[in-house]
Amino acid sequence: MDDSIAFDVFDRQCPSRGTLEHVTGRWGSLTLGALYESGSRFNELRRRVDGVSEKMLSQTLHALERDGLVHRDAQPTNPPRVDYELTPLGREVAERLLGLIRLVEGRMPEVLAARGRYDATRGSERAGRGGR
Amino acid sequence: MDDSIAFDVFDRQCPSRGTLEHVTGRWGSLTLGALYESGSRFNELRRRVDGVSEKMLSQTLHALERDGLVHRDAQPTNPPRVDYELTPLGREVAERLLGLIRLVEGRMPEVLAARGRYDATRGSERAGRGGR
DNA sequence: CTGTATCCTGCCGGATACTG
DNA sequence: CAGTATCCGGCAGGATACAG
Repeated sequence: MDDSIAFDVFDRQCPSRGTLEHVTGRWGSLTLGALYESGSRFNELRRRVDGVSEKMLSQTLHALERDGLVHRDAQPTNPPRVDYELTPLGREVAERLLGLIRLVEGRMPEVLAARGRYDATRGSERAGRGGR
Repeated sequence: MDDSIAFDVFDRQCPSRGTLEHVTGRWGSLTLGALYESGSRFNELRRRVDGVSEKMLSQTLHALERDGLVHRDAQPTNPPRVDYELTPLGREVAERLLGLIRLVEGRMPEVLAARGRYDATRGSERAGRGGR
C-alpha cells in the first residue's frame, strides 16, 4: 500500500512546516546547536546562546520539547535544578544543523566578499536588511 | 599564523549570525530548497514555495543574492525573463538544508507522537505556538 | 512577466516584575 | 536557580496598487 506523499514542507498546510520553523528558527537552531555540545541548565544555555531573553529561551525549549527534540529533566530539589538534553531525534537534527552552521561560519569570508560586491554595485541601496 | 576564532554564530555580534538567519529563516530555507531542485523564475518559485508573498520572496531573494548564495540572471527581453539559480556556495548550503528538511519530513510521525504525549500531559496548555 | 512602493496589522520578542 | 505573567513597541510580512 501507499502511505506516501507523506509530509511536504513546501505545502503550507503541512505540519512539518511548523516543525522546520521551530528547528531553523532564530533561537531554535542556536539552542539545538548549544545543546548538542553539552546538556545544559537553563541559565547556562542562556549564556551560551548570546542575546536570547528568558522568555524566548523558555518558549523555544518548550516548543522543542513538545516536538520531541529536547528532553527536560527537572529535579525537585531546592534550589531547583533542571537539565535539558537532546533526545536521539534531537541529536540527529542538531547534527545537520551544526553541519550547516559550521559551513556558514567557514564560508563567511566569501559571503562578506559577495556583500561587498553587491553593495558596491547597488550604490549602497539596501536589499533585505543588512545583517543585523 | 592564526586567523582563528574567526566567526562564531553564538556571538550575537558576529555577522555569521545574520547570514544563518537568512539561510534558515522562514522563507530563506524554503527558497534555497526550491532552487536546489531546479533553477526557477520568479513566479515559478512563488508557486513552489507555497504561501510566500511577492514582497517576501523578493526580499528573500535579494538577501540571498547579496550573501552570494543565489545568482540572478536577468534577460532584458520583453516580456522580461529572470532566472534564479544557486551559486556553488548556495548549492552547498542548500544540500545541508535539504538534508535537514528530509530528515524532519521523514520523522514527522515521531514528532506528532511526541506532541500528542506532551499535550496529553499538559492538559492542552499551549507551549510555544502550536504548529502554524 | 518581474518586480517596487505604500499602507497597515499582528505578533515577535525585549524589559520588567513577580513566584516557587 | 528556574521559570511565568504582563505590558507594549517595532517590524515582519500580507494586501493592494502601480511600474517597466
